[in-house]
Amino acid sequence: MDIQLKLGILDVCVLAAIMDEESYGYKIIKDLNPYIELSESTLYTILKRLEAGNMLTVRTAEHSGRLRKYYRITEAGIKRIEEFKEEWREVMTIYKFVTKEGTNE
Amino acid sequence: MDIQLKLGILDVCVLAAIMDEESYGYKIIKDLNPYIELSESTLYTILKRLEAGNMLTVRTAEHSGRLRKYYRITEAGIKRIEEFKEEWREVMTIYKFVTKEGTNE
DNA sequence: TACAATACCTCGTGATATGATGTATTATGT
DNA sequence: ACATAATACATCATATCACGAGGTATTGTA
Repeated sequence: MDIQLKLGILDVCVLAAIMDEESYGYKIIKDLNPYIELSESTLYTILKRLEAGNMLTVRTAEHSGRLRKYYRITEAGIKRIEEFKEEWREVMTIYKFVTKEGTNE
Repeated sequence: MDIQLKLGILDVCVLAAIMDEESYGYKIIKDLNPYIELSESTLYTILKRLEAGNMLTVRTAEHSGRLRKYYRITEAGIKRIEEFKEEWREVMTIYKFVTKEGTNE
């Protein structure tokens, strides 16, 4: 997908990926892969940002000899997703504007 | 609207605003205002970018003592809008992912 | 015993949106 | 007549963002 269109929705995608159960970086990438392609560098940047914004909490645990950082969504994170849904209405308005202008010609 | 969500769709919005007939900076802002809020500095940055990408052409003309720069969409610009529509399918897939994860809990 | 997969991280770069700021003219209200 | 708003353009600095390139370390697997 076009890089520009990705912008802004990635954060919410990551939050959605840990909505049902806590997850860790590597798994989040695999889970999101069918929907949206994002690199490790991008993900870890996002996770840091979301953590800084208290959208998720982190705990480190060992899993078969390797360390994993498990991320769990917070109330603020859930609220963020709800906000996203609200904002989506505006996005759809814009989409309709673009497509209407595009076909009436 | 959230700044992050704006990202990426502004270019296409501006193209859509000049789709039917050529327009100028100040008018584009007014026309887009009900749909999306964008400042002058943002718009002129976008117009420069679109011009550099051959998405539109410019002509300068005088209108009641003031200079105006009229922007007209090119074939490449129209193609860009079409591409946007294609990419929108992927965006909707992502949206469904986010909302599905968000409500099933 | 290589190599892939798992699992984490940082840094630099390019792209982007925007507020602040500037310049000039025309229209409008008092 | 004079101030103010509206019209119309522009640049610059800043903050944010996505991502490739690169790094470290362990566990499976061919």
